[in-house]
Amino acid sequence: MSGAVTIGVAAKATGVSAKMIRYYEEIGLLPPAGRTTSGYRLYGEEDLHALRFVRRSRDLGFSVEDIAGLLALWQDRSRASAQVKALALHHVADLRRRIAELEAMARTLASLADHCSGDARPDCPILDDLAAAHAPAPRRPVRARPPSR
Amino acid sequence: MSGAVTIGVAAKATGVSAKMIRYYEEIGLLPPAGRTTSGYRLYGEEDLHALRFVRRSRDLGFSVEDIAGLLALWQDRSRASAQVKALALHHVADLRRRIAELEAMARTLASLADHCSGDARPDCPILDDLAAAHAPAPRRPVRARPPSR
DNA sequence: TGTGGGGCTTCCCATCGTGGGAAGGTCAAG
DNA sequence: CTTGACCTTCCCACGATGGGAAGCCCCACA
Repeated sequence: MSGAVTIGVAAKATGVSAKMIRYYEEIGLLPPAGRTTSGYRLYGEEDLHALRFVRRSRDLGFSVEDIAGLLALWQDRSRASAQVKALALHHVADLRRRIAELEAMARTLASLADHCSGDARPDCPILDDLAAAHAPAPRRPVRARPPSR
Repeated sequence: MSGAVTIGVAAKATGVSAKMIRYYEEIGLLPPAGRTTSGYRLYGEEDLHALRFVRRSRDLGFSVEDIAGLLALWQDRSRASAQVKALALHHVADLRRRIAELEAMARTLASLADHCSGDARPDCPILDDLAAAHAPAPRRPVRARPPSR
């Protein structure tokens, strides 16, 4: 019964920033929120629930596009669970692929570091390796670091 | 003694796209290339070497910012290998942190999927979990997918 | 010598998810 | 009524990359 809340309260309650809530609405991931007469957005329990759903999905690494699909499935009470499972497993495979890539990098770099004396002398197999002529091949770029915070 | 080459040739020789070569120059990662009288950029052996260095570093997941540091160390013949090693190990730790995050996501999602019948029935623990009220906590955002290609 | 096609230049735009901040309206407590 | 916290929209930025347009330049071939 507690009426609807404004965007700041919704943000605190769901862990989705006000900025992102507006963004999700703008791109159509969420339906336009209700408004007060003066234009403030209002969120009811159901809206908060959807926001938490989105947030949790992001935490599990789903893209916004994926989440649109998940939300649709969530709201379709007659969909087969197979659909959801397929989406989830596809995402797991995606995660595992990225993990394997990062692991390959980490292994290579760790073994290079292992062969580096790490003292005051200038010789360093790490730089030597970087400087060596490696076969240029079409690159699938790898995000160096996910933008922090 | 084969003279310097144009950007397209350099791109093919190093695996760094012409677009990116210009970008690296623009942001100051690489010094401005020489030019023909008509304005074409020219790259000599040393430049190609540096480009390969950058490329290899990107392949190992270093950010452009990191690479600036690596390049500086590479060109400083008197630096201590300890400096390089520290940078490398820091990056390895970074990679391992990201791997752990992705693994946590993959594990959670895989176990949810494991409990989902994946048939024509609508009940699905995956959606149930997503929809459950999870404690909202400040999020360190996680890139859903590294941009492909 | 002329022409065509491919390479080069710069400049702008898009991506994806997020935050920062300005300029201005609104609301409630003092 | 004032103050300060909130809300609104709008624009800009990030990082690394690709796409594409408009306009030169250069070489090979007829």
